[in-house]
Amino acid sequence: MPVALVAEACDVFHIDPAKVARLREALIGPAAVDALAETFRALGDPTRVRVLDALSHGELCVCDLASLLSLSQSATSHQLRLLRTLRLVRPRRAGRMVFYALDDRHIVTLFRQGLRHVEELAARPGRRLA
Amino acid sequence: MPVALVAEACDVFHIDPAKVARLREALIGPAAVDALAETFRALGDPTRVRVLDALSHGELCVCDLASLLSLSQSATSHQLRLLRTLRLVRPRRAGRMVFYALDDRHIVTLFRQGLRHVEELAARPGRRLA
DNA sequence: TGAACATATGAGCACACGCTCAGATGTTCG
DNA sequence: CGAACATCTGAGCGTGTGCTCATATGTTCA
Repeated sequence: MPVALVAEACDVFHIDPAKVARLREALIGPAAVDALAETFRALGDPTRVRVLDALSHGELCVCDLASLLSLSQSATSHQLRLLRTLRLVRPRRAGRMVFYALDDRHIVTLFRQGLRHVEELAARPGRRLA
Repeated sequence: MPVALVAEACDVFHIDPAKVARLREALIGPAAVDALAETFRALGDPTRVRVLDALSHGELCVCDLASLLSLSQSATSHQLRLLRTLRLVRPRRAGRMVFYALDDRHIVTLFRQGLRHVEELAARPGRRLA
């Protein structure tokens, strides 16, 4: 987590204080900012992207998910815990196994939108896909 | 960056090898996974969320942005460089100043979708917003 | 040209993160 | 109950990240 306590920042509002003041009103509140960043950070890891992508096709037990992604069972479980805490996935017990499914319809939409973005980036000149 | 070289993962496909094999075909490719994670990681930091939120209202010079967000000029510049590298923002020189603007219409959409998600989470029982 | 200003950049530090390893928890079945 | 199995969890390690501080680059203007 950033410190972000720096009081003086720049010397003072030099350029356009009016615009800055006006904007300050329009900005997203701190709680929403943190929640938003928390959610995006959850999507900001290749392993979790793959987990969520896999689950977007339907629920999976931990072990199938682990073997599908060539991940250790432990690593898979750790990631699932994180996603579970953020309410992105939801567990369902069935005997000794636990099946995980996406817990939010928005996630798939977010994914698709993100894909559209990276595809467009790849199509633009000056930068490669990976 | 994760290591992710673990070959054996789980003992072997125990539960549903057929489903796993079928799914393996349907998954997003490695390049797209990385690009997607890279993009989401950029959005996964409160400071960058605030930067992008501010810029979503129109272009801003570095110093106004810094004072608006109570960030040091250096920290602001560092974050802008990261966002610039990912093609999320675009600089425009005007004399000694540099104005930054969003470089991708998808970002705002992504933001709104993300907000919808966290708002719904906040509305659901069992978890607070921040 | 040189001072003043706006921004960019490199080094370094404290902390966050994703993995592995070892072991705990919970469930089924003899 | 106890062995076997599926999953969960805590500790620890290497690496990534966001900040500050100092300094470099680039632009304007006297």
